[in-house]
Amino acid sequence: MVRAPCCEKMGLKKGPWTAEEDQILVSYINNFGHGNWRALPKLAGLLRCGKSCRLRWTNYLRPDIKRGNFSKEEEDTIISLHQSLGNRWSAIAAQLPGRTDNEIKNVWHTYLKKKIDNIVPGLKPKPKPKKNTKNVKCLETNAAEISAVNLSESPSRSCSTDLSSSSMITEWTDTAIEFPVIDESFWSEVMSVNGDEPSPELLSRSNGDESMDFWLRVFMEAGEFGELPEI
DNA sequence: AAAATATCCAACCGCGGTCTT
DNA sequence: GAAGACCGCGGTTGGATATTT
Repeated sequence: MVRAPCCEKMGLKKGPWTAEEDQILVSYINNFGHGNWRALPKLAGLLRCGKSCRLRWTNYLRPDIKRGNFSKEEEDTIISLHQSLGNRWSAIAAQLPGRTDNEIKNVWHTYLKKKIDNIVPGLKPKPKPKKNTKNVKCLETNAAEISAVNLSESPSRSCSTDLSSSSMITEWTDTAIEFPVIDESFWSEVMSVNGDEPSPELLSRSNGDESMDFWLRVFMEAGEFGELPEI
C-alpha cells in the first residue's frame, strides 16, 4: 500500500509552534474536539499538517500533561517497565499518568539508559567523536556494535544483547568476547554503592551465570538505582 | 571571551496496524 | 477481499541552551 506523504501540500508550516498556534489549537479542540486530525488544521485555520497538530496536542498541550522532573518512583517504574516491555514507550506511558511516550523516550535516552550503562560498564557509550555527532547516534551505533557482554569468568560463556530490541538479552552464545569480565569482585563493588557490604546470599547468587535482567531486578528490589552516583 | 562540544527535548519522519469504502 | 485513508508508535533529527576547553 502506498501512503501519501503527510504534508503533501507545500506551504504547510513546520518547526516550533508559536504561542498563537498553540492557542488556536487548544481553543479549537476545547470547542470541537479532535475527531479527525487530518481535517483539523484546515478547520481550525492552522497551516500545519494533522500529524503535527496531534503531536503538539498529545505531547504538550493536553491539559493533563504533568510537567517537571521525573520522581524517583517514576524513574524506577520506567526502568522496571522497560525491562518487561522494551521500547514500548506508549505502553510505559500508560502506566505513568500525565507523562507522554515522547517524554519518557527522551528521559530514557538522555538519562536512565546512562544510569544503567553505569552499572554494566561494558555497555558504556564510546567516547564521542570530536565533531558534530549526536549523542543518541553514538549510543545506538555502540549498542549495535556491542553484541555481547561477558557475565562470567568462563572464557566462552557470554550473553548476547540487543539494546534496540524489546528485550535486553536475547540469547546466549558461545562466542568469546573482549569486554571486561563482570565477576564476583565487580558485583561486590557494584553492590556496595551505598557503602553497605553485599549480603553473602546476594554474593552467592552472583556466580556469573545471571542475566542483566536478573541483576536489574535485584537492583530494583533493593532500591539501588536511587543511590547510584550521578553521571 | 570565544569557540567547541555536550545535553536536552520538541518536533519530524516513516512504518505498520486498523478502519472505511 | 482489495485499496486507500487515517492514526499511533518508535526512531531520529535539529535547534536552543549549557558546559567545557
